[in-house]
Amino acid sequence: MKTRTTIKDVAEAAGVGVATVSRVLSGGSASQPTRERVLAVAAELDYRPSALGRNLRQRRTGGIGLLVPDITDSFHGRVADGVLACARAAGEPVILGATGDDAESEAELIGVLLEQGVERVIAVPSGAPEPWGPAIRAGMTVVFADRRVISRDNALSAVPAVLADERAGVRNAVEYLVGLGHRRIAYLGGVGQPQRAAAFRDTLTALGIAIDEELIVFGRGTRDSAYAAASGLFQHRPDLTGVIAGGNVLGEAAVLAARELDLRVPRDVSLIMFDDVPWAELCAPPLTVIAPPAQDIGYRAAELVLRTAGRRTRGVRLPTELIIRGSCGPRR
Amino acid sequence: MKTRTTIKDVAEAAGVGVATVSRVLSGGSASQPTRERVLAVAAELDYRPSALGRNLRQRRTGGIGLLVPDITDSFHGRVADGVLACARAAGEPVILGATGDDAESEAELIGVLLEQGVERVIAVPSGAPEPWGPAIRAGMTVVFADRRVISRDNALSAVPAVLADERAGVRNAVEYLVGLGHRRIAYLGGVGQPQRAAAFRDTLTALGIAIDEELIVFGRGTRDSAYAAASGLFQHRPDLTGVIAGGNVLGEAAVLAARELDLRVPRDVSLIMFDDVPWAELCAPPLTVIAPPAQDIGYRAAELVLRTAGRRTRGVRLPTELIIRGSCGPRR
DNA sequence: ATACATGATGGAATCGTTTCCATGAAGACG
DNA sequence: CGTCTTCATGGAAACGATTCCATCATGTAT
Repeated sequence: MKTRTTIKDVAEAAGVGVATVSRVLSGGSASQPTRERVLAVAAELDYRPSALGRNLRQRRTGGIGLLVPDITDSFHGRVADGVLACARAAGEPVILGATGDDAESEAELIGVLLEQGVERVIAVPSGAPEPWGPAIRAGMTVVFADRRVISRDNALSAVPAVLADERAGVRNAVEYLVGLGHRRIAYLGGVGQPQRAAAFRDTLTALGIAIDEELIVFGRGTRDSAYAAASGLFQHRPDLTGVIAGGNVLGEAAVLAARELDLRVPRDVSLIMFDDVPWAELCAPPLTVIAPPAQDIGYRAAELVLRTAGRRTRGVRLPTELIIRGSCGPRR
Repeated sequence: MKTRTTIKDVAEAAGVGVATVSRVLSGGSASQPTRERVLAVAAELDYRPSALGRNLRQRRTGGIGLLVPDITDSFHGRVADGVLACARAAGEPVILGATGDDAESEAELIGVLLEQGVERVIAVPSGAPEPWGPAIRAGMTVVFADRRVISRDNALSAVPAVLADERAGVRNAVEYLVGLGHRRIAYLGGVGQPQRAAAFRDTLTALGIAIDEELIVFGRGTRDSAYAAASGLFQHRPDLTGVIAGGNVLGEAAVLAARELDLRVPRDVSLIMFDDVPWAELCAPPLTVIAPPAQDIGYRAAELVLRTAGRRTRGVRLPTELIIRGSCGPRR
């Protein structure tokens, strides 16, 4: 394996010093003839500056770290896609890690990023504040996506977040169901998204409907746990007529559990899912969903992390869309 | 932002030379008392060796590059997940790029990896050989996943690949349909997976069924193109009784197109999809699928790229599984 | 007691880039 | 014509690790 061409080779071939080559290539000042000659030689030798040398000198790696709970999940896949799109435009590499929504894995992955000298991170955080201490202390630029970390630590609260407007999304969905006549509406949520459950409660209260705590249940992220929660809900409270699932895994569980228990959608129960996924349209009936702008969230987060080099920035809240398909009907 | 602690700090604090610290930390020889003291001091100062310095000195970056066509696609998401699992165990960062199945983007992303000094790459290649020239020349260790690149270039053909046994998978599916009495079976394929179409043809021939070229159609990756192909197929040849879709996007298109045209599955048409995705079970009826071991493919590819440092290795072919659900019935 | 092998140790070179600083040339102005 | 400013330029330091090599101490064999 032959050694790659370095800046020194270019300098020699062009008959100038390495400093001049560096300046020409990074847009510093240089005379027109020199600039042309250096560029010609660089092209001729197919020279690519090594990020290794640059990184060491500048004590940082250009890249962007991206931490998501599960890259297999459609929502996180779309977020990642948005990040990639933006990073690509900026020519920055993206280092991906999957935390499994586990604080310990998250901390470990942050450690890896720190070691690599990555100083810009986008994360869909697991929720625990502890892993982020080292990142903040090391001066990383962090942007949260889709979720934020709740903590008394000021530094952590100052981390900007790009979020979906969950409150409005959930409110719209609840209002829609209530408008159809439903009163016994359940919320099937996941841990790590307390905002959505809170919005659910608030909206019911605002509409003058008493909150029935039995109708608010949570799954623990895995498919099995989601299914158990959904199935338990339907069996325990056959009187409910509407369900809002707080994420695509929970929505999937609700569809399966309903089918298993021979509940017809939307005749027996109306169903709304938070998150629009390709299969929502394939379901029978097609699922009415609260669609968060997943890819936009990723893209905006990347913009934010690239632009806000050091200075503080406020987060962003992006609107969701209620997409009405066929899984909701009037109260039976 | 305070400067991070370097090996020099540790050396001073421990009263030894930097060389000794390096040796202790990377398992070289050192006396017991020195080793203990250095480790104690390193832990005390919370020292993490910077990958930047190491990479430069060793002229390579530890990480693994991962190039997939579309991280949003469930299959590629699962492949990525497998790679992440293995890389994580090895403590290696993963640099992700989405090529969009476009040779030019692929080449550009390979360029970024080269610049970063990444010398191990796992890719679900777009199919074009050109982008891989520079990678091979630079001495990168490449492993292909799920697909391979067909080329007269020996170096490229020598790249190991971790593949699903598509031939056996498609064969089983065709045999299953034929066993149910079907004779006019269509194949709905994507570009970039000629193996599957070939296996389809071969199996029909082996079973003594004439190949009807009109029943073999291709979509171009996007959802729209897949839908157009599926819809055209159903409209043009209403006499077909079975369809094999060569990927999850194509399967989705087939389900939608069939529904749009009021074709009942499986009464009017039997449907098998290559790739098992969460929604396959949610469909009405649940989809019978050829399930490739997506995550295993990623994991094995990562193992391969990590272990085969330089020397040649043969690829791996992993079995698929025909999962029979409810989308196939006897010929009408 | 001398010569030699062994093993621990630290100094210094090295990787490829950016950037500071000194130098020198050339133009501007009195 | 002399001085001052401006600009292009190249040498060298710096970044943080690894690793070669010389040194030194210790133990062993003759």
